[in-house]
Amino acid sequence: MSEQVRVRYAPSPTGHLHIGNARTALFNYLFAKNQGGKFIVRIEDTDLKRNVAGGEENQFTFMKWLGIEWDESVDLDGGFGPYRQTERLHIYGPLTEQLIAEGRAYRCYCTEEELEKEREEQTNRGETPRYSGRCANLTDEQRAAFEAEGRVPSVRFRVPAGRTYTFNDMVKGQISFESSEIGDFVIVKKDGIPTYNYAVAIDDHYMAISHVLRGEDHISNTPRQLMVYEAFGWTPPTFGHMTLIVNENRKKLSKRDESIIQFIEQYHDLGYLPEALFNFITLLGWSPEGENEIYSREELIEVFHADRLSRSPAVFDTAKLQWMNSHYMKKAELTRVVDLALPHLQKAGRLPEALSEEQRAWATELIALHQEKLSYAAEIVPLTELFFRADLVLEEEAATVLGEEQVPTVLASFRAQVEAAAELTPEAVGAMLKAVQKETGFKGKQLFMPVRAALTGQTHGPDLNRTVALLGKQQVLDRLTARLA
RNA sequence: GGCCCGUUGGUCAAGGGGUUAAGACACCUCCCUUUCACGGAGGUAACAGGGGUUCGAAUCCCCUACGGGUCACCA
Repeated sequence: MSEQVRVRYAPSPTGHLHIGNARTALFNYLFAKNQGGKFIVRIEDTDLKRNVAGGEENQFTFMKWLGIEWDESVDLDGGFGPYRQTERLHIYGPLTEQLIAEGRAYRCYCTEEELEKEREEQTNRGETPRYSGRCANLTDEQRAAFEAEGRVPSVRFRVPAGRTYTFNDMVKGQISFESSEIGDFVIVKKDGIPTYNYAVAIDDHYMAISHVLRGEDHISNTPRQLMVYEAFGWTPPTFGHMTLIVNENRKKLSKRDESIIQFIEQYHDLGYLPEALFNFITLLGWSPEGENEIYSREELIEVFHADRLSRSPAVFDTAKLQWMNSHYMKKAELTRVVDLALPHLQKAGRLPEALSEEQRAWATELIALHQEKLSYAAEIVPLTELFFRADLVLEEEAATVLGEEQVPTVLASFRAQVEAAAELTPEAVGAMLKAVQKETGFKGKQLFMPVRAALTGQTHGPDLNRTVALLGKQQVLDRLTARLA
């Protein structure tokens, strides 16, 4: 009988849901669901100074939007709460006293300045900065003296000497660290709040976490956590360290990096589809078995196996994301695409906030015409610019086309057709172009390109009949006339 | 710098002793379309380098190079 799989995503509410964190959450979620286990979200808010208002809420909001569902968290008690570390302080305290009593930890009275100085000296000597252990063996008198001075202690973990800490990583294989490389580390800060490496081990233990899947930037934290497990006599979970997502320069995505859109919220705002993002992120550092790359959430849960996690970092490929989102866009219901795209046109001032029945129908047609061209909803604005401005921007290729000798003949004939028409529908435009062909003898590119270029200023674009119909009779006549003048 | 991890086309990646070294994105060509796009069919393009081990190495071992991560009273 194997233990139940329980995994967690443990963000600190210091910012909004980031693409890298989202991936960690996603993989934990997929792993849990694939294994029939539980996915827990725990808030690691022990850095009071860095907690950001709205950070926690943003995490939940956009996890939900992406389609990641949790089984236990601050809003859903599964009997392992509380799920915020600052609400678990009563758990850490007695454990710390126990460690101190056993001599596995000690109070450290060093000030920040003293430690800073120590580090600087070590660095200058070319050594790895590491706590010297100055307070490791204080006498009662020394301690009393510091206390009398009013110094507030932190608590440090006494790292065992001469030990090798080894763990079998789910993705990297066996990894070892020598305890001699690690200085005594702080487990409780001066403010009485535990540090990450300490709290994470305690919480994972009490929350019965079976597997810890996280970014590989945590590899070097693992031996410290192993020491904590050992000190308490607990069995550590299975660790798995996923590769990082890197930018085009192969550097860890930093939050200030402008080259890549980093926050899930931004993708939401640009009109990306959550299922596309979900699908795409999953393929960053993990690969399915077959050749298919398009998977629904349910399918991913089905096929997700942690042994296919990759060992080398993945560059975030925006072009592929756009392709994938566009793939999902094409398949999406038109009403959904309209709901996504329309607000962008309104925000850009192209359409009023309050739409008449007629305007809404026209906008729907406009969006439908561009649906297959849309990588994400916000693109509707630049894509449809030509429908909203009287002055045409003529692209170079279009200008070349308009220089061809048959152009005046074709355009004049087409203008006559349009003038005679009551209203422009795609079908009517099609018929007119046929008539123009009959009358002038020009067909194919020679026929369509001048019309397209004169009306849109471009040589590429969506279906011409529908484009012309959407432009409307007056606009079409104006543009043809301007061209022929 | 110490310690850890990594290195297959431009990018994501499969493959883990014998393969014509998959597939996807991007790019190019062609087909479809009386234009454009969508779609379809092809194409260009890769095992970081050097030593081993082996009949045989992209796959195993060692070294080098390069890249990354981490060295906080941040998480």
